[in-house]
Amino acid sequence: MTEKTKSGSRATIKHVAEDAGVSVAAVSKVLRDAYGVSESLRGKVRASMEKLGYRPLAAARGMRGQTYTIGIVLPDIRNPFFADILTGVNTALERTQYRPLIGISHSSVETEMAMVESMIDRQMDGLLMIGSTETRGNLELVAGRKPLVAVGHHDPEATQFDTVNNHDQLGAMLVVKHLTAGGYKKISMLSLISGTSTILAQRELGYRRGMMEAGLGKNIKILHSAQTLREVKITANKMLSSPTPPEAIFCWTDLIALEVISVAKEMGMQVPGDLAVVGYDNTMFCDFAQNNLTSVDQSGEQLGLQATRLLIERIKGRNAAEHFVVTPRVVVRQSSDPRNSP
Amino acid sequence: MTEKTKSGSRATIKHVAEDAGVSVAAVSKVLRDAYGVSESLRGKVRASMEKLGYRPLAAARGMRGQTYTIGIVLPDIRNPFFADILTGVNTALERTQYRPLIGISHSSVETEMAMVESMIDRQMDGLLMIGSTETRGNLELVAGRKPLVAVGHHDPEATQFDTVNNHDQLGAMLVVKHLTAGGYKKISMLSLISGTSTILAQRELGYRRGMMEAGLGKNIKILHSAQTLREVKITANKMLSSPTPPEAIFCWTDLIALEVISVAKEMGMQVPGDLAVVGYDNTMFCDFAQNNLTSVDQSGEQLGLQATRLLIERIKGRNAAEHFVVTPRVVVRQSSDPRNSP
DNA sequence: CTGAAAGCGCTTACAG
DNA sequence: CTGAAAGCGCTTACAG
Repeated sequence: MTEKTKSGSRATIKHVAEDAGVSVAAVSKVLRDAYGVSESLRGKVRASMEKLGYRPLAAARGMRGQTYTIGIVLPDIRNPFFADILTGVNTALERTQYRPLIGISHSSVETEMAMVESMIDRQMDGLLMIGSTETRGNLELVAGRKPLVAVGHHDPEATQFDTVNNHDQLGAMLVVKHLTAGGYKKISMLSLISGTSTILAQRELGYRRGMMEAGLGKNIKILHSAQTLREVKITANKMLSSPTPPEAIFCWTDLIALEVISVAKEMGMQVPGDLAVVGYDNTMFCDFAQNNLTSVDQSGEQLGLQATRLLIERIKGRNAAEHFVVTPRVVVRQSSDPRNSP
Repeated sequence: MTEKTKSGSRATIKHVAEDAGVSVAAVSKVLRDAYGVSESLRGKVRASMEKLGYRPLAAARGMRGQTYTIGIVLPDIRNPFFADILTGVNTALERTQYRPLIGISHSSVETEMAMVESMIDRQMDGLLMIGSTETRGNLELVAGRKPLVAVGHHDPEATQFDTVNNHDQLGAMLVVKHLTAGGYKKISMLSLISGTSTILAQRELGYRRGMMEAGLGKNIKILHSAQTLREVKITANKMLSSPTPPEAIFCWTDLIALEVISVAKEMGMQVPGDLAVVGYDNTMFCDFAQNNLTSVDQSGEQLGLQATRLLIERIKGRNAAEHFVVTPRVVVRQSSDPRNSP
């Protein structure tokens, strides 16, 4: 608004340098809080920056150094669980120069790796991949180019990137334990079609182990459905109208559990009277009285917070891999009320 | 992987030029599909790009030209309606070089304008602001610096930016018409605390007009609540436990309507037996049997698609403002079933 | 149609 | 502690 009119619009580091009567190198140092600048110089520069309304151009910074941008790859914006993770990310980013930018990978435009490429093209300083279904090989390829933290992806042996998870196997076991304690025996699991999700693999394993340990090995039954509303409906319908329907269904995520409740109601069934339903993630919808959904809390906010901290550490140079795991707990609500068990 | 090993990692335009035996200027032209390059040169360059696995660095392109990135400012990731809009955005972006990057503005890190600044720093070619509550003055400030399209923000007189909306006033009137046709008379509205949302202003106006036209002016009652689950609960509770409770509540968005249903159920009320509830946006949750929520469909996908088209036109040079409006329609479900009306 | 050169706004060694 | 100069990977007039 003032002397930056020279170039027409935006104040640059050069304008600041002129205004403060110092070199551009000096301004750059103040900008990065680099060492080796006197207090008086720093003061002059800061004053000029303020006066000119100067803001560094991330793209230009990125040409030599950092852009102070972290890319978050989300598989699906509809699953409310991701909002919890993002809350944690934002908390971790407060008071830092870093800003998060989100890309949705399961959209029609981009696959997960295409989204990653696109983010690397845009000079992200680091990447947070959420619920990735990529192979270790692909993730290592990514990690070789940018600091990477995977949230919701199990690979405790990975050396090139960090992982942040809840203990999914345990979570699933706790669900089975909760249900059997309530008298349920015919417990099925509704999972997702995916050959590569380590999250699902762990939850399925936990379910199997839980059933075995309860002496219900013969009742193990896992159905797989695609992500879409339509597919889930069809699968749930198939389960519930089979000659030997389950007494309880454990769903891999809350959103699916809500759909199962819906299908059950449409079929005239009572939840939990005729069918118990349990979800995973303990998202805000579980609390609504019309759902009242028992679920597994994995502290999405904690996961997001830790992952972001780890990512910034990596950006700043850490190389040794870290693998963070939180302990999940079952939050019991009416949808699996034992008083109504068969 | 091949000869780009020179610089250590990423192939640049220079490597491509060397490999193809042409100038960097020529490569740049091929990249931008600019005119004035022979077919043979184009062929050679494309072959080299492929061979070297070349990808242009968006940040570097942005220093002189475009970054082919559009920034989407979302106020809230929890509202499922935004997913519908994003679906439309993705459809519009297919087969283009542009990629969408999303920022959440109502997070703790950024306000809406701060998010916009941050996106401008990161050289977005254009901005899509969704459900903005900024003043026209602020939006014009933004539009003066980057092409801007506002979705879910009414300002039909704006000349500096485009708007894309459904006819919110009409939508609200249709809701009142639907409810009164079902015999409901004591119809309240649950809105959001916001002095600046034009969307809310229009919906509230439509509600008022609808009530007046139905001769129910004396029953007009609008309550305002903050966005949080907690606040909505408190407000809904207040409404329902008043000495003269409403027979029907029209909520400004589905998410709030779901919370109202929850509160009603917790109070032992039947929906729609004791209370009719209507939402807005017709998101996927309306269809679930446990909600069965009547809502207003404003074709989020269409809005996203149109907005993105308009934005790309603006990026390519259009200056005259366009204001796109779709007609909403009420999708009737059980939550406002007239058979149960009082 | 093709290319050499300047420049976008920063950071990074390197001198002083 | 401070600054001059080179350079990051592109695009943009401008010559040829």
